[in-house]
Formats: sequence, C-alpha cells, structure tokens
Amino acid sequence: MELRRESFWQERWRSAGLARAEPRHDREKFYSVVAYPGTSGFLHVGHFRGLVYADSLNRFQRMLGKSVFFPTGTHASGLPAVTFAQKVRERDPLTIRQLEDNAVPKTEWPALEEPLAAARFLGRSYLELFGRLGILVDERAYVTTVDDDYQAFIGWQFRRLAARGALVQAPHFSSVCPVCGPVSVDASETDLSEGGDAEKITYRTVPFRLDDGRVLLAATLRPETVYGVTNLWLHPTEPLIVWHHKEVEYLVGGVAAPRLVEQHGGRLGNRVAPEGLFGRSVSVPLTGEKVPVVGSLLVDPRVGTGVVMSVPAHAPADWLAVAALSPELRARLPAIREIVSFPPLEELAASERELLGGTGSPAERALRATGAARLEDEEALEEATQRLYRLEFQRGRMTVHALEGLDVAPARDRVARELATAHAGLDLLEFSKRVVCRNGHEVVIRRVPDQWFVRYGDEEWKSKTRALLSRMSIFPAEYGRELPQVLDWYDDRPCTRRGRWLGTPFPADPSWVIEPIADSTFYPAYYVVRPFVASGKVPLSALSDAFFDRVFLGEGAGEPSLPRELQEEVRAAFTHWYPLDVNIGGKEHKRVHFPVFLYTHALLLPEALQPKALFVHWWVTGGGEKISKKQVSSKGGAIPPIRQAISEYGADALRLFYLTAASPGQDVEWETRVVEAARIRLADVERLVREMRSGGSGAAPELDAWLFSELHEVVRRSREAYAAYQFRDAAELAIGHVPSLVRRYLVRGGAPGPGLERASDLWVRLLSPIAPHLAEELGEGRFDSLVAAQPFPSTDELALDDRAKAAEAYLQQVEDDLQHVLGPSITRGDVPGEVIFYVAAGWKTEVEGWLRELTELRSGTVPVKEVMARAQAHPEVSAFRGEIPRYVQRVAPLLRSESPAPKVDEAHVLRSATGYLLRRFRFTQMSVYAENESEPHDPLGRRERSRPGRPAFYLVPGGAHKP
RNA sequence: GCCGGGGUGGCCGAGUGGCCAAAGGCGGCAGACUCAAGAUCUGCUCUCGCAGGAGUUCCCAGGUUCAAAUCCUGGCCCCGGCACCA
Repeated sequence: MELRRESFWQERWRSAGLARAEPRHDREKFYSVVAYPGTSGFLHVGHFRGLVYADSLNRFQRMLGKSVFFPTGTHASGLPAVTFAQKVRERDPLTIRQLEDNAVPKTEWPALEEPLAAARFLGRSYLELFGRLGILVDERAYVTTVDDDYQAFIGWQFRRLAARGALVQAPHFSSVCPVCGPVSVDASETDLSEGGDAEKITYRTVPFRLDDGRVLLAATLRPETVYGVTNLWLHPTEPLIVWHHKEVEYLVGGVAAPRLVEQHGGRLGNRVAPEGLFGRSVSVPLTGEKVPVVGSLLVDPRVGTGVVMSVPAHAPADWLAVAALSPELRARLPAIREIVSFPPLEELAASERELLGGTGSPAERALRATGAARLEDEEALEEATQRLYRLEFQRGRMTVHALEGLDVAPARDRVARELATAHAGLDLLEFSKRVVCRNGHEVVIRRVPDQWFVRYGDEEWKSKTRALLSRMSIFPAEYGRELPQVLDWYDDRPCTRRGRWLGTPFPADPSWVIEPIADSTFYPAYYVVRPFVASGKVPLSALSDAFFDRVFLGEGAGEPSLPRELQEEVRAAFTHWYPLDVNIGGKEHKRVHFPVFLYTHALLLPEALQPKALFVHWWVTGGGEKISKKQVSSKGGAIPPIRQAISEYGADALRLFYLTAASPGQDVEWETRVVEAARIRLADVERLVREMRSGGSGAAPELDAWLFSELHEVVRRSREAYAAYQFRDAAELAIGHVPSLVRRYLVRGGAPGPGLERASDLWVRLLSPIAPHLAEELGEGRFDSLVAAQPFPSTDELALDDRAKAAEAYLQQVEDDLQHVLGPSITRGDVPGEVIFYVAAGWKTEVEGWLRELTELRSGTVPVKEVMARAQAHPEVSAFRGEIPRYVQRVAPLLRSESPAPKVDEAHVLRSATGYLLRRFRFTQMSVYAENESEPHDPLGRRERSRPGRPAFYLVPGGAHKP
C-alpha cells in the first residue's frame, strides 16, 4: 500500500463523520480519554503510545456497534508554553530545529513568541498529528485549558470544591526564581536549566544562646542528637551574619542568612567574625548544658546555617574532629555521651553487624569498619556516616533519660516538636543540589504564607476515593495494587501559583493562578459540553455556575438566559457519555494525575457517574531513558520526528509497533529496525490478502471447515483480548496468527476461491482496529461502508467444526514427526524415498483410554495388572494380550504429560493428504496401512511403534519398494 | 527499612502447574531468487543423537508435586514509590 493512500483514507473517515460522537440512546456508548499533552514543544514518537492504544480500543468498540466519544484537548496551563515562546524569541537552536523539523514556515515564528499563541499553535499541531496516525478524534470537543469557556468551567469547579470544603489556605514553601517568579522543580526541567531532580530538604534549627543573649542557630536533620552535643562547630574563617528575627539576634552563615529571610522574614544585620566566638560557651536547648564553640574545617559554609552541632558519639566526622582538638580544648568539652542503643548483634543483618563490631562509640566503630581515619578520607567517612545514620534511624533506640526507650524515628519527631514549642521552630528548607532557572538565576525556596491547597489529605474524602477505586478496573493489575498505597500517602496539594503562568485565575483571589495539575482533574466532563459551546449553541456568557450545576450535578434550575430544553439536552449528553469508561495515560500519571482525577470524581459525582477504568502504559524510550527533545531530530538524530517517522514507515507500521513491541506495563525502546519489521509484516499481510482473492477453485470442504474453525477461535480470542485491554494479543492474532493459518491453507492445497474470499473479508475487519488504513485499502469496494464502520467479526459468522480441526491437528503432528526424522535434508533437497504409514490398531486407543483413567487413580506406577484385567474382559482387546504389557510400559509414562490424541479417522486423513505430503516431503510414493492389516510391507517392524494419533512410518531407502 | 514490580535462550520480550527446549520480534547461519547487493521466501539457530529420541536449561539454594520457568521457603541482584540521609 502506498503511504500516501493513508491520508486518502483519513480524509474518507473524516468526511464520513466516523469520529463524530452522537449520543444514541438506542445504543451502548463508549467514552474514553487520553491524558491530554502539555505544550512544552512538538510531540515525538514517545507521545503516541497511549493514543494508539486508545484508538484501537475505540475502533473496536465502534465496530461492536457502540457510539464512541473520543475527544482530546491540549493542556496549555503552567509554564511550558511560556518557556517555549521564550525559546522561540531567543531562537534557541534546539527549538529552531524543532520548528524546522515540523515544517513551520519562518513567517510564523514571530507569532510563536507569544505564549498563548504558541500554546494554541502547538495544540493544533498535535491534533493534526493525531489525524496523521489515523487516530479518530471528535474535533468538535477539542479544547485547550487556556480557552475562555474552559476557564469558566474551571472557575465553577473550584467554587464547587470550595463549597464542599475541599480547599484550604496554609503556609507553604515553594520554589521561586527571585527574578523570574515561581518555577516548577521537576525532572522535566521545563522551567529550569539545571537541578530538576533536586529535592527539598528540611533542616530543623536548634538555637544555642550565648551569654550575651545572641543566639547561634545550628541546623540539623537529626534534632534528637541535641542530647549528645559536646560543642558547636563554626568554620574557622567564614564570617557570620546577624539575622534579626522577632526581637532575637541570630548568628548564621552568610549563605543561610538570605534563605532564612526568604522563609521567615526578618532582616539582616552586621557581619560577625568567627574568631570572637571561639571558646565561648553556649547553652544547649532542652538540656541547659553549657558547651564551647570551636572552629573546624569540617564545616561546609554552603550547607545548613554554617553552625553545626557536634555529636561525636554518633557522627563519625565529629568524632574525628574532636579527636584532633588540642588537649586543652578537649578538656573543656563535656564527656562524650552515647544516646542511642542498638539491638544485640545477632539480630542484625551481616552488613549492620560489621558496622557495629568492636568497642567504643557507634561513630568510632563505624569509622573502624569503613577504614576512615581522618577528615580527609572523604569517601570512607561519607560511607561511615551514611551507614551509621541509616542504621540509627532504622534500628536505634534512645537511651537518654528524657526519651528513654523511644525508637529514634519517633524521638526525632518529638524533639523537633519540643524545640518548636520551646523556641521559634524555624525550619530551614534547602535544595539537595543547585537549582538554576532557564535564565540562569539560582532558584530559592520562599515561604508563601497564604498558599491554597486542595485537601487530598482529608480522611473522609480519601475514603470516598478509596471506595471509588475499589469499584474500578485498573490496567495493568500491578498498578491496581499500587494505587491504594498512593492514596494512603496522598496529602494536601498546593493548587495555585503566583506569577506569569498560563491558566485560570483562582476564583476566590484572582491574583493567584490555578496550577496545571489542579485544572485537569475533571476535564472529561467538560469535553461533553464543549461541542455545544464551539457550535455557538451555548454562548460563553451562559457558562455560569447555575449552568454547570444543572449539567453536571443535575442541581438547581439552570442558567436563566438559556432555554431550559437546551440545558436539558446538554445534561442528557453528559449523563449519556458519563461515566467515563476509561482514562488512559502514561506511567508519569500514576502518582499525580490519576489520583487527583479519582478524588475529584469521587467528590463531585454520584456513584453511577463515576469513572469505570484506568489504563496506564509505560513509555517509549530512547537509550533506556524517557525520550528527550535533544534526541529527536530529522538530521541523523537517534529518534526521528513523528512526522518523519510516519512518512518513512507509515501510520499503520507505527501503530503496529506501539501495539506489539511490548506489553503496556513495560518500557519499549524505540528501534527503527523493529518499526521497519512492522512495516514488512504489514506488506506481507497485504500481499497475502490480495493472493487470497486472485480467483480460483477454492479447496476441499474439509479444508474450508478447518480454516473457518480456526478463524472462529481467532475472533473469540480477539474479542476477549480487547475486553481485557490486551492489545498486544489482539494485534498479534490479526497480524501474526491469521497469516500463518492462511499460508497453511494454501500449502495444504487450498486455492483462492470462495473460502478465502470469505476469510479475507473477515480478516480485513479484524485488522481494522490495528492497521486501519491497510484494512480500508484491502476492503475497498467489498463492503457497503468503510471497513471502520463495519461490524467487528462475530463468532457466529463461522462454524466451529471440531472434526475438521482435529484432523488438521493430527496431520500437523504427523508432519512434525516426519520433519523431525528427515531434518534439514528437506531444505537441502536430498533425494527422498517412499513413505509407508501404519496406523495404530484400535486396541491401543482402548488401552490408552484405560491408562488415562488409571494413572489418575494411582500416580507414579505403571498399572500393567489393571490394564490386563480389563483386557481380559474385553473380547476385542484380549486378542492382543501378548502385546499389551510392553505397550503399557512404553506409553504409560508419556501419557501424563500428553493431552489425548484427537479422535480422527487417521487412515482417511493421511490418504486425503497424500498429494500434499508427497509434495511437501518430496516422497516418490506413499501408502497407508492399518497396523493389523494382514501383510503390510514392514521389513524393520516399524508398525509396532504406532500409537493413536502417532502413526508409525517407514521411510523406504531410495524409494525402492514396489507394492 | 516499608510497599509494589521484576531477574526467561546472543539481544528484546511472551509465558504463571502438564500440549514448554519455551510465542513473537531482532540478530546469526544455510538454501531459493539475483550478474551482484538489498528486499522477499524456506529451513535451522541449548547439547548430543540423526527414525519421530535423550540430556541440561528460565538468578542461586532448598522444598511441595506423579509433574515446576510457573507454587512454597531462604538468599542475591535490578527497577519504581515512600521513608530516611548527605
């Protein structure tokens, strides 16, 4: 099939209105969505996996006679389009390459420098690409999240959430570029040039008061160790800065000071040289003990507050630093105290035992185990620290009086709380690594005192969501097992941002913009409304809360400016398409989109309208990683742009690749040779179908009966596969299994004719959800409509003929055996001879039947006696008493792992296949005897070998035998 | 550490008690076709055997079973999430 024919068929589907969803109350419906793409740039081959799954499923459902609704939209909210536009403005090389790859004329570039325009443009380009892959989308429902009507919908949704108590305001720490505004720190790095994988770390601060009233503010991740502090460390030369906060003068490092101001307010004061502090005492919070301040190079001024608690018994670095102190200094420190104990050694794992072997403090023992002897042994010291900290947290128990008997983990929380109550409780948040925004500024963490949250942590709401989940089907099942746990840890989520984001203004305070995850939890509902708005039937001005209450909730009298019937029509459309049958998305949605989607539906809709299934698929990867834009290029990049891939391999080949390269719960590596192989498989299918129709006399009725029986099974299994979201199986049946059946039919002497004509028409329909373009091409002129509008094959169409199937299975077994014996000589074209078959005598069937019964009764032993007893009572079998014991000995062990031989007239099957067998194995002659026929030619005594379903045969050397 | 998923032939990847030496694809080998290459077609692709057989395999070690890639126990390793940590 020529690839340009694909666009021809796409046009035909369009003009036939195949994708247009009309509520049909006389039919079942099917409504699915794919998580809509964001607008960070052009789509690549990694984006289409879910869409192809969805389209195949939708096409299947359509062929079942259902009315199908498949809308899409574009998720333009947030920063991606802003960043994209900016990169266009800057003529960023990678972005320019994308524009060129996607054939965007230079004259249009200036328009894309504006974020909204860029978002809309990208969205249209997505829609166009969907079409090119043959994905049927109802474009009348297409919407972007920056459209006015969508924003009216989101406004309603948030007012509804607020009315149900689902929103709350609380302080929050969010990532901000001090110059450019809020940014999102995540792996996609849309807003960043560096540090997308950074995590937020929360240090607890611990105030140590000097006798002059100033406070040295230490930062720690292990506040419970305050009970083991012997001194404070400061960097020997780095100056400190005074931080004035609520009447207190804190002394902190120069890096931490501005961070603390971002997060807690206050103002900065003078610099203070550290020298003046060395040797002075500070008092330890909670214990009141006095400890000295000491200088040490172990302090990294960039981390924490630059004021470090020294806990030598439990921190290897502190132990080393204390050991290095002069004796005079050393003498001023209080005794080193151990504050944590461990379970007895025998209860620990080997690696833990090794760490804690020997004597001395835990820090000392860890140092010994790792071989770290000096602060400069960075690697070993790091290992000692990591392992000890982890072990203390997991297995340690507090021994200090105030916390005695508590495990370390709860002790840590308790001390943190006590410090917060007794003192200011000023946490310090820090990134785990440098984070830099797109424009090169370092990103900071800023306290936002009045952040809006969606209350996903609310227990009542959560349990409603759990209940919804328990009623749903989740594919693949592993994700279903994972989801309850995801809900367990789900907590309140910030839902608004301030800054130059695209999105809907937050209703209660329009200075906030609703953030991108939060505006995409209920959109399948809006798709139903959108066509009414797009067509002008419902004006933008009518999209009031009263309207949405009426349509989605069935509450209230509706929007007064709209005719009542119209609103009821929209309401009816909503209740027709809802509940959503399935939401399809990639694995990146497992912990973000899908949970909030469930939450929102659980809250807003009654049970009957809540979604029915989730389907999650893994990624298409390049080089083992999620495909990045950098890899995608028309000029020799590892991965071609989707446009190029389509024109090179064709939409159907790409679809087949997505459907068959791996099961959904598995990443699949993009490999052009595999896509190429898919293209070739399709070409084979096409050739074969054309051959099937080349006219001819057909085949023997038994062969047709066999083929139809096999196809009957194929149809049944296909339907089961789609129902279970096993797209790979469905595709493999249509593309792999059917051709092998047809080839067998042909090779068995079947010729094109009525049987194959019929089979081909069925096959074409089977292909339609998988390779829809090819199916149309092969179905052209053979149906009363487009193939995509034909009914999916039904098992009723073809009779299941067990006898025909059994006969063919028997013949294949015989062929396998012959093939095995003849081996590669056939390929080599060696001179074959004559073959003589000996079909097993009837008594063998009888005996095997008995054996099957008996072996079930007495496993393990060979029941010769029982068989003989039965044989005595059986006149026909008893005639062969002499042969039975040997036969039973040989066959009994085999039966356990064999299924019963098909019941067929073996001699008849072999004789009817004579021509075929002669041809296939190039025998010169072939004859068939019954084993107990009077005088078959059998010089080697082969006939004794025969078993039911496994005839014995004798390959006459050189074909010398003449009967 | 907790939870979830996994470890299969040269590679990718199906397979969850017996029709499994294990689908399909990729790669490799041989043959057909071709002036040739490519594409295509056919066969082979764990070891031994060359009369349809035998042996050894599905991370490792045990176990259950007449029968284990599949079930159980223990261990090692990998991935994801959470927790923890620097």
